[in-house]
Amino acid sequence: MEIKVKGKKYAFNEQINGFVLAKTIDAALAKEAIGFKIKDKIYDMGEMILKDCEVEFIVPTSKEAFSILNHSTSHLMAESIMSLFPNAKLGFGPSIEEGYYYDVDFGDYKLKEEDLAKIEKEMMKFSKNGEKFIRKIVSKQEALEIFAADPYKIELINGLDTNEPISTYTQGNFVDLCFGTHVPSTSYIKHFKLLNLAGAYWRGDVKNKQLTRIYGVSFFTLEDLENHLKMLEERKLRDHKKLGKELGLFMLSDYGPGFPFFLPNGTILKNELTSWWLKYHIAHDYMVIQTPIMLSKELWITSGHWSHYKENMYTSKVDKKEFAIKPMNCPGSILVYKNDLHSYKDLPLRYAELGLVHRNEASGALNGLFRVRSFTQDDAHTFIRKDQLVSEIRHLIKLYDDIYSTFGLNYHIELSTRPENSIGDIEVRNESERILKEACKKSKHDFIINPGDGAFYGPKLDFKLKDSMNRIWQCGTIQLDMNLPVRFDLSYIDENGQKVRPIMIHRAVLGSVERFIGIITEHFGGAFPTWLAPVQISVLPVNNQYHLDYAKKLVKDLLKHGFRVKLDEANEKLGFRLRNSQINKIP
RNA sequence: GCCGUCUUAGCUCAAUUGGCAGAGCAAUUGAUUUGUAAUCAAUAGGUUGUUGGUUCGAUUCCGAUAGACGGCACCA
Repeated sequence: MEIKVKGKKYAFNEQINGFVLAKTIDAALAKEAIGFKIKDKIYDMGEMILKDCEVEFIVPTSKEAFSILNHSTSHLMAESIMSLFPNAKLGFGPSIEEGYYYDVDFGDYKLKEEDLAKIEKEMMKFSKNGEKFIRKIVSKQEALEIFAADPYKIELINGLDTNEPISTYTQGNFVDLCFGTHVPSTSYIKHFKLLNLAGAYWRGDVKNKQLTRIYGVSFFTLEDLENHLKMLEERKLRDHKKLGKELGLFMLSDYGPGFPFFLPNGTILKNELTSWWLKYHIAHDYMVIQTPIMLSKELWITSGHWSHYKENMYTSKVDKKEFAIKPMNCPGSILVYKNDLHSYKDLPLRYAELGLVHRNEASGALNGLFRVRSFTQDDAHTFIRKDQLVSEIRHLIKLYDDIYSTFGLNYHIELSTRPENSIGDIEVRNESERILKEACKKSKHDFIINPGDGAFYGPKLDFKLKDSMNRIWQCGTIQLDMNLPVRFDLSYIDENGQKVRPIMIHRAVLGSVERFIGIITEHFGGAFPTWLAPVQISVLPVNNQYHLDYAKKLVKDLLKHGFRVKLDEANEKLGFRLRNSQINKIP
């Protein structure tokens, strides 16, 4: 048998496993390697190599190493939990982007924050024991017997395809149902930390029991772990909720949970942002409109919101008739479109609106400015002819690039394609999906496809930005709509004098102005670019007795030139006032 | 909405086993007139989120409730 590693060939008379191969090459490699790869498939070091192939070893610096280590750490944690809480039942325990978690049912026991330290200690113990991770393929019947005590594992086993081999991993006295792969032994797991507790529904379904999820993270070196923990601390310092308070941007009150108040500084920021947005859109052939906050129930019945979105709408009575506060701006825009007769020559018609919408979000979903119950969408609704689809999408992608690059934001795009229950012209839909896909490919940004995840009324592109905690938030969106034009019987007159249905595009770039402010607050760490900074210049007279008059004149001049200036005439030393300006992040 | 944690002065935080609620910053007043990242001092500031209970006595223990935070679910 001939095995190729890093371009070199090694010959063997019999089948060998990863350990033997690594040892043949280099003793240090055998100690360091945690797995190997053949044609993108990852194996444990103990796996046999069956035939001629090319092997790549996975070492701590390999990109796959982190998730293998963290997955193994979740097993180590599960072992420790079962040792401390023998009655616990285990759910899922995967590795994730920033570590791993394990979902556990502790029965009647309520796991406390302090218990995490106990579990960590137990993990250390098992780590020192250096228990080998042993993979074993079992039959379904065997698996059901091994995990008889754990209803969650039983449910998983019963759900597995009978043709697929069922693999288990054993370390010490602990055995878990798992596809793998794992590090060779628990002694590889030394530098880890249990981070937090959370509740999570079994299999992500509200109808199921909620298990206790424990998040943790694991590294190959103490230094990496410490750096990661330090980074987590630094992220918290950039949290827009903290900066928003410190810089006087916004506040939240118990009198209106989820309804943010913009403070003087935040209002300047918001106004600067939106007036820039308006200028940009006017320059790009958008007509700016404003539609009412509240409209009658009939409109929402026609739009379909009443049946699909009622739970999230705030309602009230006007003249004994039921009204709803708008959760979206589209019906308003549509009424504007319908207010006139349109010629095919007039299209595309682009209506832009900074629309204040209200949605009754679940209380547990609220989060600073990221998830609120009242927010401003930087919305636009464009009505086009079929033949204008390509150029309109191109126009939009360019616009998104322009706007995001102004802030230097990183993002990725997600394309959601046609679901089963889609409506409208399939050809138009396929064509538009193709156009969207092409546009995504051309853009310099990462994009992924969510097959079948589009709305029933049309495909959509979502623009996702990351916050300082690495959480992903949807900001921009482009949605093609083949539904509302039908529901509202929209039309334009074509060159033959016939009524033709236009295609409608919903789009928002910032998404929610509030969320976007949250994102850029964290992105800039509160130190906004000068054009957005609430206070741009602070004037500090060295000595009030001699310099105050001149400072006042300077402030007046700067104000005249349109700068946002503050005079700091506090009776304090220069150093104190400089420090104040720095803390307030005045450019 | 669900699981968990938290809520003390405007802000950031203390307060042994239940025994007079405390500090720094900010504020106010006074002194200092300052040349590059916190000048000194004094004063004021509180029904400990709200509410019910246990107790001679509750910031502390128990219950209810509101809100925030970390997740989950949700985000047609």
